[in-house]
Amino acid sequence: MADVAARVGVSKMTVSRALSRLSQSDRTTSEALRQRILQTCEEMGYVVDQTARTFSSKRSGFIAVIIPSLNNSNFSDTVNGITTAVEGAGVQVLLACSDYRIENEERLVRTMLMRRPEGVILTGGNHTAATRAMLRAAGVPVIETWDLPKNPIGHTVGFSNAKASGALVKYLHDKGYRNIAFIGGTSNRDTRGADRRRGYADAIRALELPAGRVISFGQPPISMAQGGEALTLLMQQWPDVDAVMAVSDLSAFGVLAECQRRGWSVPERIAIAGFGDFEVALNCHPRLTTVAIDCAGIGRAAGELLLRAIDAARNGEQLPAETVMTPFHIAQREST
Amino acid sequence: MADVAARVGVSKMTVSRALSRLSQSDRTTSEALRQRILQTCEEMGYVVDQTARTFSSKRSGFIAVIIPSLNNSNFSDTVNGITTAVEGAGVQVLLACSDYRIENEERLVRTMLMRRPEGVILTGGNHTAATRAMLRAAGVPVIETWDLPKNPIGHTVGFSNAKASGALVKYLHDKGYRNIAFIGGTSNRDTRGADRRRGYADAIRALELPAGRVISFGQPPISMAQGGEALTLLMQQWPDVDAVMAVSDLSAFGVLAECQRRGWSVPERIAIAGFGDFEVALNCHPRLTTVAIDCAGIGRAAGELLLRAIDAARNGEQLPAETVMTPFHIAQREST
DNA sequence: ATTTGTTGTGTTACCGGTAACTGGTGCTTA
DNA sequence: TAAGCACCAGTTACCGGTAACACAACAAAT
Repeated sequence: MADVAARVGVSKMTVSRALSRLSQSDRTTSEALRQRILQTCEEMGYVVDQTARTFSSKRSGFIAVIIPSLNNSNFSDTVNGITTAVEGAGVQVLLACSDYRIENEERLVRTMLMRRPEGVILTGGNHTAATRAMLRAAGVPVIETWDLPKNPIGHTVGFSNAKASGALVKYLHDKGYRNIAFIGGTSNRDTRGADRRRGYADAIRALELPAGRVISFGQPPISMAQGGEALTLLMQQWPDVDAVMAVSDLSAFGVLAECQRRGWSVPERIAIAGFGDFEVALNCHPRLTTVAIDCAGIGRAAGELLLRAIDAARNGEQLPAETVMTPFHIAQREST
Repeated sequence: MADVAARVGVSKMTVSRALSRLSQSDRTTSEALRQRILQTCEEMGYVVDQTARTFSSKRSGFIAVIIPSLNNSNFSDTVNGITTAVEGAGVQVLLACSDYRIENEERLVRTMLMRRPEGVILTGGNHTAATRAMLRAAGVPVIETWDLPKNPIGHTVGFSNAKASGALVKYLHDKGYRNIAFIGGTSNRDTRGADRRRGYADAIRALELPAGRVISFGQPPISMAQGGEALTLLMQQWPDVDAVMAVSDLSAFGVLAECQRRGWSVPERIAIAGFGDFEVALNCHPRLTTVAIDCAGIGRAAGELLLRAIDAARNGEQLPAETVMTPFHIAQREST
């Protein structure tokens, strides 16, 4: 930068101002001079060193985003939403993935915080005590997504997985199904899955339908194969089941494929519903009824909220904790 | 750090050494003192500032990884492989996604380089001239994956998409299919897709099979829905087709679903093969024959190679360009 | 006994930007 | 005419670590 300054015949500071003129109300250089500086930078192949800039200005220009799994279109849609929302503001997204383990999340948050992110977006409301402590100590704006945690760390952008699941039960009930089963993971590692199971159980009880028809299998991420296996277990235990809802479209698709192997027609022999509105649910045959989530909308809302929080933080203020509820709806298709 | 040093009664430098004792042959502190320093850091809630460390030491401790799409299990498997390979070495992965556009890739490389990554991993061998120039100017080790570019920037970890595609044609030919069609994207934005189409065409010519049965549709990423539409177009133009291979499992699955809608049995009425061995190919009914790629293996090989290159770079050396060929095989299933 | 080497620690000088302040210009306003 | 203000550019002092070197203490080699 000093070289550029010398070549243009101004001070380093002037070059710095010409290059960093973002949305600041700071004094800026004259436009003519600025163009001359930009051109000289181009000629000399100079690009600012973001590290030095971060070091000096205390603004890292990035936010940390932690999702449970890369290979899940719901979460990647959310990440795309976040990216869309923040890229105009010159903020970069630094993505990491916890594999559905809060201990991994803790490790990731620790390494992220060493790089001084301006904000953090987490998935869900289930975190280790250490994670919470670190985030609080760092004083960084935090948003939890995809859930409505009871004790939010900071802001929240999400929906009630339990309510969405309950809505699906009511839909199936309205359709005339009475023996409705639920397929999901065993663990409480995936708290969203657990919430969906809880919402299912509550709705079954409220509607006074036969209860207890729940098959639990392995650890998240729940796979297609597990869905198929779960159907087998389910029919052994409760042969009267006339509708299955799964914790996600992937396992619902596994159920569908198993039905096809058995030569069962869907929804006549058994109805199937999923959760998440994945691509496969819309393109298999018959198409799967599912709970459609506005994944990208969650991301955009989180991104925009975080930008406001960051802006407040830069001005030494703190945005009061906000909660953004995102919509969901039942996508009715041929499988029910 | 100065506070910690004062509390322990040593100099800042000693604390720095105690905390950064990586694999250096640098002088280290005595073990007893080191423990005392670590404990004091813990007590005081001190964590090193990675930005300052980067700024001073010229080692950012991260690598940039650019993939075309987040929402693609092949690429996320590769990312997981990279992460597995490098996390032991204290190197973080900074992930970004180009949406299959080399102009986006250029922008991403530019912002990444501002943060001084120690290495860069790209997908494919198709890049803008500016991207190549920047990477060369930065003097950072580069690995291109998922392809075998003609003019590699640095190292390469991948396989021949054309050969893999050709192997699939031969497999279908051995199975007795003669009118083999190919479904893929139009654009050359996805060079791997184009390579697969080329491999198909070459193999068809070599086997003297009826040529030209190619349906091209929209831009990548190719979707399931497009596969279904492509089948309709295909049957209009070439009703004699007895086998379809698709540029990816997702579009192959779209073809399968369309067959199910038409009540066509697979593979009797028409055989279907995909590419990539996605989860859906193994779990649909009938299961899809596909080209299985060692996605995670690509990632691990790239990560390990990059670590060696980074190590060399830190010692002022430069690793001669290497090419790692990764395996693939035809996963034979019921759809063919 | 002197030289040489090894080990652990301290000193100094940066790394490359930006915040905060200073100061000079030209224009407006009392 | 002088004060007040907006505008633009320069000066200075850091930000929080680490590289490079210096140096003291002690052990091993000559």
